[in-house]
Amino acid sequence: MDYALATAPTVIPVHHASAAVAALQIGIAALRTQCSTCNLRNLCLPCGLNAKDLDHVNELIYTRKRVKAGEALYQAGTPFKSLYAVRTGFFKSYVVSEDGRDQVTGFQMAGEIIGLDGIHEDQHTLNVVALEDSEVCVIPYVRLEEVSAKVPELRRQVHRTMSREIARDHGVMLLLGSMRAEERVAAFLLNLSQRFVARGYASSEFYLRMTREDIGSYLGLKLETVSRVFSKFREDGILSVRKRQICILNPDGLKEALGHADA
Amino acid sequence: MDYALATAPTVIPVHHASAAVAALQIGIAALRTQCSTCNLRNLCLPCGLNAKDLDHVNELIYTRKRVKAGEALYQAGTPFKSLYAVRTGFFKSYVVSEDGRDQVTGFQMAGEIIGLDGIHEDQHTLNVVALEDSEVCVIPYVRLEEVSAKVPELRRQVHRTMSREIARDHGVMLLLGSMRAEERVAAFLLNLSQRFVARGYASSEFYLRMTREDIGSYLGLKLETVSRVFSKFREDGILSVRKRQICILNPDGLKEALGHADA
DNA sequence: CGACCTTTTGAACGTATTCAACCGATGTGG
DNA sequence: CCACATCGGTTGAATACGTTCAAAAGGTCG
Repeated sequence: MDYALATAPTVIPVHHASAAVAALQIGIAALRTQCSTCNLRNLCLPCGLNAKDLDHVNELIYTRKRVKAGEALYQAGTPFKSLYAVRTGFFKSYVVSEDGRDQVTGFQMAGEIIGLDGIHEDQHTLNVVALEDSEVCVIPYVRLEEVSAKVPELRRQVHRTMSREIARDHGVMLLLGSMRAEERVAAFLLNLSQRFVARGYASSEFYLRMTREDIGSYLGLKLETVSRVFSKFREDGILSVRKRQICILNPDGLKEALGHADA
Repeated sequence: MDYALATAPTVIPVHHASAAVAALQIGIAALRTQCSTCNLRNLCLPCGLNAKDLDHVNELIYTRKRVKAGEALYQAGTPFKSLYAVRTGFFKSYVVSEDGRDQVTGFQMAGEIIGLDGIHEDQHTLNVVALEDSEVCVIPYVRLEEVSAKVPELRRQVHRTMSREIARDHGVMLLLGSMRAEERVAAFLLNLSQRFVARGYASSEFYLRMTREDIGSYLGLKLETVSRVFSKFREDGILSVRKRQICILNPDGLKEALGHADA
């Protein structure tokens, strides 16, 4: 894996509630970028907040950042300053072990929060790379601290976000620790499908942004094994696979493949 | 696995800073249970807080709870009310998949925080069982919310705790996703050793509280494989293994076994 | 068009699993 | 108190699953 040319991603100024002049300069388009009017608000950090609290969350977002496909959003070892909320695009995160092995720890899509790995040591422990041209909202951590000091519900929400990440990680451990190759791939596809549905896309047809190698790393398998499982599912009539274009022809079959080892 | 007879663990009242009368009733022993005088304070939630903030943390702890070996601290699906800080003893946490498979997600020892899995859905997603007679400090979550509202450093500390848990989980993913059996066992033992050292115990000699099956589940291996690796390390002069009594005879050898697959 | 990357597929191989037997310690009931 | 069941652990032999190595096809991009 050799992403991460790590040129500095583009920074875009964003409308701020208290910065009326800037708003006039940027115009209507910028207003759309506020959390209160963002169509991702029910998936993202502000999920579940009332209108008043939402205004406070607006104050969090100063800037957005474009990250081109293959570019790093951040790298392990760099100082932790901000969390990021994915607006558009697709990312992968991975750790690199001391002896140089990679492990993909997750794939992030619209509405998901990136950067929580950096809080505990004031520097990032993950590498995060865009798999397609992407855009994130930058949430400066000191700002988040300030605002959450006066907004209890935002505090809850941050906790929930971190707790959800922990629970997700436990799910991955279950997958890596106790599932066979076909089950892992089935779980992976069903998870992706669910997340696309939550974002208003079709449940059964989607485009994989990552390589077979990325999938394999995430699932603890070699890329050849991933490819073979895809082929097997195709032969079984469960999937249609054309390169990275996936169509789930038989969702129940896929769930069955996940269910029990000897299906 | 068939722990969790789940009788309600014993609840012990604890001295509270503002409850002087209770303090007199309980006496000196109870004073020791305050965070400010607890010998675990530098490993536990209050780690890094100054004296003033520490007083606030004292207010968090109303009660302690004894959990006997084999008993559950909590189970998946039960309502989330509190976090727990391990005072003494040893726990394992595990998820159970829909189709009934177990996956041990971690082992918790003195000073470590348990219960973060419950925040995001107001109910626990993990099962936590004591592997020996244990005692935890109960941290009511609503209390933590209140106190952290006025203590910024405590807020930071909670974030750090959760972030550290996330990073730990990534380490486990790396282990499960890319290491061979011997490496996994080596990593497991070195991790245990480190954590014992941090608590003032010997680095090279310790007693395993968990079965080979628990270790196997955690490491994504079968118990026979764990046993075989122990035997291999014994033959190589790296370990002395007598039942659950482990002695690391050659720490460098163990690190080497972790280092590269083809050692 | 050619170079490179991703993906697929086959065949041989190796690691961890499965199945089974056995040991020792612990605990129970006659 | 001893016989017997149970549980945790070790070890062996056969098996199965995923990996490794290799070749080739299809796509993309300069």
